[in-house]
Amino acid sequence: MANLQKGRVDIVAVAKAANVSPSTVSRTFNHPDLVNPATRKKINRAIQRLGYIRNRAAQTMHGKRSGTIGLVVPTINHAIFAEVIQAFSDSIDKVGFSLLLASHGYDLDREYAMVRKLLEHRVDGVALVGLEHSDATARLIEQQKTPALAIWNYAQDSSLPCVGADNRLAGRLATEHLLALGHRNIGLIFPKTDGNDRAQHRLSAVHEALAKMGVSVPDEHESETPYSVSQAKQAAITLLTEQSRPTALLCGNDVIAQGALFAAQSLGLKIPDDLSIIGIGDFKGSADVEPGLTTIRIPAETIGKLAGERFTDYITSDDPAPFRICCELERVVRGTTTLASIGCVANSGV
Amino acid sequence: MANLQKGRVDIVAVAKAANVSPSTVSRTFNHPDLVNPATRKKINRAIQRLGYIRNRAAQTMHGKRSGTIGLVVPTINHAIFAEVIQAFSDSIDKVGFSLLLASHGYDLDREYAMVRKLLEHRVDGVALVGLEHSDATARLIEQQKTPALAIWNYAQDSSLPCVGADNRLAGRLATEHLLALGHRNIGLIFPKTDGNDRAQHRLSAVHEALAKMGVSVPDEHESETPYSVSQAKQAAITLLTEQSRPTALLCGNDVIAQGALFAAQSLGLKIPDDLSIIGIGDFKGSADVEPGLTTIRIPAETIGKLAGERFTDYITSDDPAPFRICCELERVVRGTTTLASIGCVANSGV
DNA sequence: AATAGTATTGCAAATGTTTTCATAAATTCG
DNA sequence: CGAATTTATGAAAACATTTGCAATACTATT
Repeated sequence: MANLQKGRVDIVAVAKAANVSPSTVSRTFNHPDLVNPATRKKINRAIQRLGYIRNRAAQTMHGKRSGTIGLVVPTINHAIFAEVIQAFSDSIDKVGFSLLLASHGYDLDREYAMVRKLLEHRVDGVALVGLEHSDATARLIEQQKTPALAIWNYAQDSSLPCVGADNRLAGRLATEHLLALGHRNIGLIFPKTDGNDRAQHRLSAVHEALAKMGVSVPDEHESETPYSVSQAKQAAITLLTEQSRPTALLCGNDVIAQGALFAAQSLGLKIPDDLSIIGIGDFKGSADVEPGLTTIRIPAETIGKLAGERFTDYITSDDPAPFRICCELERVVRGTTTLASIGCVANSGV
Repeated sequence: MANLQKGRVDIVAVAKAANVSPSTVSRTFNHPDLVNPATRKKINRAIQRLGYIRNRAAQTMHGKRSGTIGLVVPTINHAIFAEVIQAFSDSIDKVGFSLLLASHGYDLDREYAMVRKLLEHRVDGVALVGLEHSDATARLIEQQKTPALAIWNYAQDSSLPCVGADNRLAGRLATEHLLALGHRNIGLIFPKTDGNDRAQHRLSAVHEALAKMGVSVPDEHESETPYSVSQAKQAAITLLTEQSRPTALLCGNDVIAQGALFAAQSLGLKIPDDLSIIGIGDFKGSADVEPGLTTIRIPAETIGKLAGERFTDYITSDDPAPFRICCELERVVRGTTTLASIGCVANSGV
């Protein structure tokens, strides 16, 4: 039955089998309305019979779109980006695009290499995480005139179109929540900020908000940790066993906050009575730990979905209009934060 | 300085700028040893100056490899696959391949569609998760003679080359651990098994191991839940508030086990004294929850890395030899399991 | 110095599509 | 019924590369 071709079966093989010209076969795919329904049927039968699969590479070469979109993320491995990647992938898939995915491990030079690689594949567009990129990357994108998009971050004056959230605001909201609860002795655990404008913006906003209230953070209450639950846990243990323990911990993201939570639990601290913890992100799982993690929610799924929709629109549009979309943050209060109690304050300094 | 071309800059533009023929430029990329070092230098300068970027689509069309590998996973979103994807991506990147990623949400028909889509892009190979796929998918791969690989699962008689672990063994090991600790009243929480041979194999092995010891699981101690911490938590709460509570919970994967852990904690149960919990997978984070999750470790990173290496070898080899690699499982005993105590047994049935 | 290699380069064909233009057939209209 | 459209198809050029073959220039050998 199945007519197994040893040699490649291409559009002309189909044409021959259906007794038409290659042009007609091509048209059946690209402008079906221009070909007689009867002929179309004949052709479709031939396609079926031969097991023909269109060759996007050949299309691409002809100047048509490649049907691929490149996405370059710092890391795939961790909760944060997995969710955006999924949403972005689903979103572009709906309109027929495929996802070329690359990661650079927070190294902007590798990011450049990855973008270049994607450009070799003639992606129809390339999406990057964040707004901070090397000059070389910016130049590359500019020069090739490839549509580009920044996701995850929002800035009203971004050079690229963007879909994301305001990380400064996130930092401020988290700080204000702790401040409003009466905390004045606050510890900070953040990831490294170079090449990571998300963390950078959050942290600087935290400092500003703190300063505005006249609160300062002693050095030993400020800790830097890589992006992993276990390493954050270690860092938190160190910080929490300092001379004077803070009454609250503000963490650069939810992964770190989870690490801090586990650290506190392993030290026998009661959360939130002995220590309040707030994260940023609201990743999958943050709602489910015990107690539930208070956090500033960044709507990863919405960002990914919206980014996919708007970007494919942009790419396929005749006269594309640049856009900037700011996704709403939301303060999600769960069980890890509470009022800075007298007892708690008394507890510090021991 | 930068010679911004408005029109596309292609290999002939470079050739012109370097005063050589296009063939020579092409050779500079593909067989550098065949071209005079001096000429090569001239050409490289021209490439730099014009900002030329190779067009893989055109290469592909010529019959060369496309330099892309397709990976189709059930979901990107969750901890399990994120880790393999990362390792696989890094691994193939090292030898110059790019990753086309697609997900199907545990729907084998969508899997077929995704594979087809990747084939249109003329991927040099396609990697699938698991060994169970629709006939259509198998036929497609067979017919197109595209190298294919199954990752995550291992079976000595798999039809595709595979790199993965033995899920039956994983199920058995988990069961035996609980049994060895004296547990006889065991609850099971697993994901749905259709279109998911990992879960299927694990669950059937669990039942076999249990039966061998004459242990049976009453219906109300067997629960099915989607793949999410929060839903697993719900399911676990339901199961744990049954008439007779089991002394141990065996979970189909670590995400479910985490949900179960949080459920138990929210019910005020002491882990592991009141209830032992074991998972399968050892995902990122499993080591860090409090107490640490006992689990059967599936080495996701090793699988991804190895799969990438072997598959690219296979693809680039002149006479590829099929292979099957079984990655070792490891029992990781942490804090969520302990001996079935008298007290614990007495506690049940209440 | 003549011959036989060897190293370097160019020419042209080939790859699988899409699309413009032209042609032929069928339909509509007055 | 003939002219004017409309519909359906085919021929051929174009897209950006790679590579087999041929040509040329250079080097080594006797």
